[in-house]
Amino acid sequence: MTRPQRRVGAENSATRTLILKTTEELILEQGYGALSTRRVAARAGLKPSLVHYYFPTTDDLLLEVSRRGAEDSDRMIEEALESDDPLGALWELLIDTSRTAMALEFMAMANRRDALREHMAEHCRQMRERQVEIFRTLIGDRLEGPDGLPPEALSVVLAGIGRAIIMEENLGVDCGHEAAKAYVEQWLQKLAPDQSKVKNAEA
Amino acid sequence: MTRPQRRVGAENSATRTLILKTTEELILEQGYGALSTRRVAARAGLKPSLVHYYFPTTDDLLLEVSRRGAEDSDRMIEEALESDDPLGALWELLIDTSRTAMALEFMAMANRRDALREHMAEHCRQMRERQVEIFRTLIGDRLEGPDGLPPEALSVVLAGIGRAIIMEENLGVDCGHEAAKAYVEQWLQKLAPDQSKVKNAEA
Amino acid sequence: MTRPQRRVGAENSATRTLILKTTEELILEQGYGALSTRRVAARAGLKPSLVHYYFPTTDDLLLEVSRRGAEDSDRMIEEALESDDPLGALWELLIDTSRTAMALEFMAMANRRDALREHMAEHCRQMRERQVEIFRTLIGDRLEGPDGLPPEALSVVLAGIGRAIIMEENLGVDCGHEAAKAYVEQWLQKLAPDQSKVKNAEA
Amino acid sequence: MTRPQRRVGAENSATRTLILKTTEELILEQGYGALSTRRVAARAGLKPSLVHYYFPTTDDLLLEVSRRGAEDSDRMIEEALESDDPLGALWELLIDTSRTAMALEFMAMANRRDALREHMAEHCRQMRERQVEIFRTLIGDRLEGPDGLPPEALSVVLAGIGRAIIMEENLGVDCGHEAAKAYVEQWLQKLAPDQSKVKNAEA
DNA sequence: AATGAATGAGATTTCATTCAT
DNA sequence: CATGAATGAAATCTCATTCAT
Repeated sequence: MTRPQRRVGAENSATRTLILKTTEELILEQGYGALSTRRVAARAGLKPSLVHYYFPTTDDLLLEVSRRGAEDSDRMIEEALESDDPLGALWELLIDTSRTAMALEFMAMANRRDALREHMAEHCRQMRERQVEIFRTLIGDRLEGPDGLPPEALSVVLAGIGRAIIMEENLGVDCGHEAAKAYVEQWLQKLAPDQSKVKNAEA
Repeated sequence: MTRPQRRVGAENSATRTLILKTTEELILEQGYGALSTRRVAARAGLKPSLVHYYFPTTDDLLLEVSRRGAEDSDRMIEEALESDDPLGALWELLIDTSRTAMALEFMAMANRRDALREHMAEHCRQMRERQVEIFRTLIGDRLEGPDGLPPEALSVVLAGIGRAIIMEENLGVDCGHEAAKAYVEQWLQKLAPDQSKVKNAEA
Repeated sequence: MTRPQRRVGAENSATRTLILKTTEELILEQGYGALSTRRVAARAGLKPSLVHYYFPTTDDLLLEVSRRGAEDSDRMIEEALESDDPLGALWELLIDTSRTAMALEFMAMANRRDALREHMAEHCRQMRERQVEIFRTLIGDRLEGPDGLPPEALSVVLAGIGRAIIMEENLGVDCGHEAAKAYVEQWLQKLAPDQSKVKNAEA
Repeated sequence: MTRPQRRVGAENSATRTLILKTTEELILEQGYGALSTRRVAARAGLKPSLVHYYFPTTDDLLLEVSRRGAEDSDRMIEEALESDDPLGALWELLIDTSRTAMALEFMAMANRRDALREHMAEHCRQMRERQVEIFRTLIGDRLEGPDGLPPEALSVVLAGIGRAIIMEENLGVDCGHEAAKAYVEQWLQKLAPDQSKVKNAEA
């Protein structure tokens, strides 16, 4: 909930928003290795100094992009819960190309950027907790049992499969992806049969 | 199988090997964002020009590191097959911290480096094919069936879970990891009961 | 006596005074190389533009700090004359760490700032003149003679010794400082025996 | 005695020497505030990157200039001892405009540069020690006594007066300088009458 | 009286790469 | 084999200053 202290410029400044948007695009299209304040400026049609006016350091910029991404992510999860097929909607989020690709880039960046790593770790923990709650509610005790998959492990498994697919897509590899997705989807339906029946009935 | 055309210096030169080793260390310890030929040189106690003598461009260097990594990986997979518990040994490879972390760094690099991406994609496809063979041999038709997990999907799933765990470890997050690992291991034992019985008998 | 033409803002504005005080602190603590209007603003908790509102250019700011320092210095000299031991009190001023350190920083700055140099030179000359008057009054003809030290030379000598001690203190060197101070003090007492007797009698 | 570890380029490279010489000139002519690697390059007719090739950081450059200055200074002191009037020759060194001005600039720089400060402090201490030896030899016990000026204090006093004169010259002030110099010179002759007689006889 | 926005200049440093020896 | 020299490009960041409000 803490707002960035080093923020310069109004929260809603068009320029500020443009810089954040451009940064996201650049990272998504060319990878984080292509990111530089100069390039952000060039692409946004701004002077490099203006980028530094709004975000004194590159860390400030990335942290803010990360924060916004985290907020978006949180919001989308809650929206998914409103749908007829919450589990399916959550899974959709996990294999959403652009968002997951962005998350992967940030993982790589976190290696060298302490502030970023800390923020991402914190958000990762919060998200896992929230997902555990969600899985408990939606799936209940069907997960538990001697051979069961505890909800936090389910969260790890789904995130992992989603990310693998996105990463390999980036490479241009797709072998096994459709089959893996199909398996997961079928599995999720078995885990929460009631909701899926509702959805099917409507369709 | 194509050998690098631009390679200079004897294949087995100690200096050449030192450069490759140092590059790996640097990437592993500080992430690919910290990689530069200058830093490699400094860390190895060499002059920057010498690095370029062996590897004219950074791409040449990275490609060679990637090649060696791929060869190591292939070899380790074949070694795993020799063990009492091939499936378990394969899984161990997939959650081996340093190797998987390295693979993730290379995934990020591949974004901007065409030659690297091509090589990695090719190796990724080959590895999947080989794993499919392996799974067919070890698990056979227990995977197939109406709700079954085809071997190429199993490959995707296992790789994904392994990578997710390593990535989160990098962030300092470990919630759900043990449970996910335990689940996978138990699952693998169920898929290939015979080999695991052999192993259990020995233990 | 000339007032600054470019001054903006009320002479006694609290903000204005804060800026001047902060500038002094910054120079004293970190040396003039660390001075910038941005840093002054940051340290004072003000916006950079506000500093420029009061002092359009950095020269304006420094000139005003210099002026105030000169006024302080003049006042302190006159106060010293009121004491029982005027010569001793003057000497105390010359080895006062913070004031002399500041003067040294301004000497360095004057190199590149014409307006500042002119102001400092003028004040330096005035101060010398005043000290000559003072020494004539306090010491009289005891200074003159074939081997004598004319009062303007005494002023140079005392200032020099004081500054040397302060400069070396800044470096962390103190060898010879106490002995030099002791010698000067003893010397001053010999030059003006009457006033020192008065002081001793009181003690 | 320790040689710089980070030195790049041959000790006697013409380019290296040119950079050092240009740096000295720039500092002397415009003060340390005017120093930047860019400006050094421009004035020397070199590309900025070449300056950084020889001196990776500005600190490296300044440290080397400081080291050379210290060596020069040491050498000149020993040369002064060879003259007919060693004390006079030492005093000449202390009021040598360009060398003392440079020393003053470095004092100001030392404020913000730890490595530089440490080096200068060390050299300052060594120089004081050496001067103490010299004064003991040349002046002997004429300095001691109840009201005496110990040799280390003499060193402080002479250095201080010399510096004050140089600093004020920089400002364009000269009042009292000739008188102060004359007084010091006369005083030194009294302290070491024998050597000065020799000199006078020769003249 | 104060401030947000903007900018051009410049500083320091890093980098991959080339080339002559 | 190896290296010293050199370079152009880029990155990050700081700065003083201006201007409109």
